[in-house]
Amino acid sequence: MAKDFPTRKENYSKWYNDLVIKADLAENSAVRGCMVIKPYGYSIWEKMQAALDKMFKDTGHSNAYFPLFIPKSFFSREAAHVEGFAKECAVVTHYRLKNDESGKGIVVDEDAKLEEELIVRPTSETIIWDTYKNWIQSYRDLPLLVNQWANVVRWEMRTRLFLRTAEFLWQEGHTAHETQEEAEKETDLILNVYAEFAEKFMGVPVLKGVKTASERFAGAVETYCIEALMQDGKALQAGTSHFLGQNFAKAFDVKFLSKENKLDYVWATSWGVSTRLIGGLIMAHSDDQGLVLPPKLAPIQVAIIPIYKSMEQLDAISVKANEIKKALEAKGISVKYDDRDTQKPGWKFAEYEFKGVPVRLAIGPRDMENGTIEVARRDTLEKEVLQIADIEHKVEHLLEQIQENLYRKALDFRDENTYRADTWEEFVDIIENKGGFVYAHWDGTEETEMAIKEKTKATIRLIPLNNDHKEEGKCILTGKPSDRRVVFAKAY
RNA sequence: CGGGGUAUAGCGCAGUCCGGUUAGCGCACCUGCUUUGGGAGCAGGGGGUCGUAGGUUCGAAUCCUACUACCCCGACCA
Repeated sequence: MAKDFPTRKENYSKWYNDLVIKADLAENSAVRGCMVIKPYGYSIWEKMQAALDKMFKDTGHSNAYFPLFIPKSFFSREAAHVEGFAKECAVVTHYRLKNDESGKGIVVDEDAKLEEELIVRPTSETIIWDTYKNWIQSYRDLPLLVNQWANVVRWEMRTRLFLRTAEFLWQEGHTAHETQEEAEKETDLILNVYAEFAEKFMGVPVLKGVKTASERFAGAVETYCIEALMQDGKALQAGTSHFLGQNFAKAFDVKFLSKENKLDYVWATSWGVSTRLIGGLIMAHSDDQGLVLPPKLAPIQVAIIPIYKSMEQLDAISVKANEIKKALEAKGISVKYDDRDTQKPGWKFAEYEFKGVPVRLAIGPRDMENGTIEVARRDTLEKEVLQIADIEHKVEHLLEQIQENLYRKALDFRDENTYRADTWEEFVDIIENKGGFVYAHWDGTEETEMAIKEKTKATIRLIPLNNDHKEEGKCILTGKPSDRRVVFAKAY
């Protein structure tokens, strides 16, 4: 079927990369570490944006936009924050070009050196908190619940389409609150929004938890996250929600006067998900035939392909196909009727398979005679010939089934690849030979965490939030006492 | 920034060791005919300053020098 296409087992990494390119989602650009997101890939992002944006607005948030450039001095105000991001910042030092005197083209005009360098935002906490200082005076200005859709730049050493690129698109929420309790509630609310989005829209089950100190966001008091499991047994951090305490309020001097006429620093949160989710979506569901998209995020939910010999046949089929298209669209289903005469049916079948279109309908002369239509579902690759009557209801139902089935399959996969390890030997065996999530005891120290990482490449993905894993035990490496299991995995 | 590798058509590569016709192959692209229920077949065609700069030579994709870019393995990371 698919030619020259490595399977997941042969080379997961190559499979992923080829898939992104063959499905026409994105490609590497001329700029090092940056990618071009192609129209089809971008429309998946738009679908994600629409769903998330609605969830943010339904929970009281508003959108705004802040500058791409951040004065260098803003960065040094919060100590942990600088340290966390300093090594990967793109810096603007000049504002003008000129013709080279020796005629070798355009060069930077050294006379146009900026007084203060500008950092291309790797995240916007600093510029936003500098702005919030002016927005917040009284408890009446709180809570301030703002989200921004933007691009950010982090100059990573090694990049990978969607999963890690020098520039990426994301949303970042930045909120300010009167009390610690309220800010913590916000952090929790957003974590649940992310988890719900991952499970209901992406069809990807996630674990919720809190990061260890070493994996915490630079400048945060606590970082909460959702983690998903990919088909190669590696974990992917899919979203983070940070409780920032009063760190940024203090660094940027953001105070408010309370009802009691008391001056106090505000409490903050920040949270984000990025185009990395597209990478996660691909790796969670796709197979050796190409992309598999959950109906709720598929730019095209149904593709209709005519099969014909003569133009007269095509005309007759088109009448029927357009009727079906209209009926489906009336139900809010996005349909592509592909009547291009430049490609043949087999070619189109393969193309929509690559692109992960959930349902494909094929209609030819045989169907026209029998009043039937061929329905193929992408997730199972099953085909059946159905009576054309009432096809819109059948397809609508099928889309729901596919959405459900993808989540079910991903959940089963995660369950099959989740282990408990009680000894070091067991732990190493699972990490090295099986992959997946491993629940194990940890003595709570950073030294042990680092030692385990060094020996096995596995990191603590999260400390579970619920109490299911609270139990007395002994650290798998040091044997010291531990009161709960944490989740280990190799990660992207 | 350390260690290894690569650079030839839009993409993937051969040719380089041992210099010598007009630089070649597969995919993709264009034209024509036959095809069309799972990526069609045949025939013809278009497309290259061989990464950049310099050197050796009668002659350089091929040898030498420098530079640049990219890829893989580490460190870093949503």
